[in-house]
Amino acid sequence: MRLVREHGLRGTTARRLVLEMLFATGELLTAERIAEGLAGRVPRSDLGSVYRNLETLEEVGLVRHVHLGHGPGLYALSGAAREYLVCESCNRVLVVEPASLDAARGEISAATGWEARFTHFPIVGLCPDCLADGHDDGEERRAHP
Amino acid sequence: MRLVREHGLRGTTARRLVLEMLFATGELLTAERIAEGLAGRVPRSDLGSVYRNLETLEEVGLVRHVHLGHGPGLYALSGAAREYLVCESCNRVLVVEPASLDAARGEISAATGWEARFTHFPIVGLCPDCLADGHDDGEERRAHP
DNA sequence: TTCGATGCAAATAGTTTGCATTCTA
DNA sequence: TAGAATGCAAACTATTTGCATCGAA
Repeated sequence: MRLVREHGLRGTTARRLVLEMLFATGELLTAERIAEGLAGRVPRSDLGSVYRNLETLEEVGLVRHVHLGHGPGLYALSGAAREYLVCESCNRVLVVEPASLDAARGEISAATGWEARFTHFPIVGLCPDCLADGHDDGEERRAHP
Repeated sequence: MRLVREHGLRGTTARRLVLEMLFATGELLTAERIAEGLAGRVPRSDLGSVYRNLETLEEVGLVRHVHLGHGPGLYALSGAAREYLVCESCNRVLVVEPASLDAARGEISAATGWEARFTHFPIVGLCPDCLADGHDDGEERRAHP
């Protein structure tokens, strides 16, 4: 809460509980799950307010979110940076330290001049299991005859 | 239309016009823009039917789509495979040949065992201009002190 | 003439917003 | 007690779906 106030924000119950849930769970929660967790503890849980709080907390740098494929955004405390890979076939998620993708980042930069970040949008592709099983999602490989 | 019929689909006016628009434009149209383009040419344009047609045409491999960040999906004829990069700061899009990212793909594979594909979801990061301008979107770099 | 395709409208998921009320600093 | 935050409902964007009708094979 100090942290929150230091950023000029008010330390409200709802706000505190959002942060507590993120802290307790450790990683990647949907706004909806957070709102559910708030039910009963605050006067009433409100998904709209949860979104507002997540946005505000993200603006001041306490929270971040990722989009893993379709579906709702996933929120976490913005502690250590992480990068993500999602399997197009089985939707498995791999969480890695940014440093482990630095070589790849270097190659992307060498090829295009762009600096890739897989913190907000992941690398999408096939995990080792689906690769081995030939678990193509039946849509992507066709273009590469 | 032969192509369409060869896949067991009926060659309807709406279907033909969807393909014609994609062909005429060459790249990346939203379903909505396609529906607009159909207005007046078919009895009436219907966004729902456009989505149904795009889905059907994608199933048989004539069409593909990409998600570039937020916003609507973007459709194209599934000609030559392409991969995409999107700038988080200015939303610029870079379209590249898959081969040019093979070295990066190799590094990702070496680091994680996953095979990355940037055909359906792009690489998200910063373009050279925004990198140079320090045009951070004010949200991503903070986590990496 | 049959079954796939269409148009229309309503439903859905995820997220945002307007507004009156409540609560923190 | 001023202004930020909340709860509620309604709006919004992107997409899907149900259903009666239409049209291609």
